Amino acid sequence: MQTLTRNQQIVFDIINKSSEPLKAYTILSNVQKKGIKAPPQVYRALDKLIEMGKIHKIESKNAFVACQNSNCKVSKAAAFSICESCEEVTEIDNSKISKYLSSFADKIGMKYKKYNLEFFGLCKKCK
Amino acid sequence: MQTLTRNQQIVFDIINKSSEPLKAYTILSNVQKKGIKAPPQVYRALDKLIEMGKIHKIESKNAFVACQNSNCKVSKAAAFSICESCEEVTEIDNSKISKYLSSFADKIGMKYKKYNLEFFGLCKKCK
DNA sequence: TACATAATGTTATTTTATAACAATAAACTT
DNA sequence: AAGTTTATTGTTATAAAATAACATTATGTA
Repeated sequence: MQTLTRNQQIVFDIINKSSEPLKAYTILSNVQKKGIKAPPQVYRALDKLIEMGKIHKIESKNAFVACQNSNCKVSKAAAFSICESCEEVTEIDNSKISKYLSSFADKIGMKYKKYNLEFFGLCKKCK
Repeated sequence: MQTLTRNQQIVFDIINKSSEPLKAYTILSNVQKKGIKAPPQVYRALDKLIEMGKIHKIESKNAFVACQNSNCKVSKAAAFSICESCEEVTEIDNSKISKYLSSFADKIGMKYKKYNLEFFGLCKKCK
């Protein structure tokens, strides 16, 4: 278990506390009181946290969430459901999807590394 | 089968001819000789083409590819394998994945609309 | 034709992300 | 502990991606 540097910890904490995906510049404005002043400081922390599997990027939203799934520490693979009405983003337990996709990778002759799945629709509440 | 407007056709043609995903500003610089001068013209065409299912956006690359899969006209769902070495992007036949994911949606109580899957690794040639 | 709707053209701006380089801090080596 | 290397941080400036806002032109249709 890797320990986080000062900036990484600050950025991780704010993402981890949030109930929704946060954008890089939202993070920036929330950590300026803690001494992080410029975008590169945030983006560098984000990059490292992604590498470690502590957070994921929701590509379709340019936003970041804490990993909800201990598997991701290893697999760096993530799947999200995104509600088009209330914008709720939930990380899906990816063990089955992972299994399915790695067998799929075998079949097409690809060496599997990771994947990102974003799944749009209406959540239980909104539908 | 919807017919394309002038700008939509110009933008679609250049994406369709390309062997790799194209970025919006690359498209722009390639269509300036055809009279498309500003980003909004390109982005508007891209938006419509995506709506129609004629192209897809590769979110992790901010780039656009023509749909290789006639299903997408309907489903607006797409899956791509992306080689981290040669950068080759291939659209995966998504009928099985689609089926799998819509049953998954049922299980978690979500109304399925579409998904985007990006699948990273090393392709046949590079591995 | 007259009206409504969709598509286009244009300028400016916002949002997202990185390049480049200087300064510190942490880890490693002898 | 002193010196060396490596990683992290701080800072300024800029690049890259996307959209807002509004004027204009084209297209469909009653």
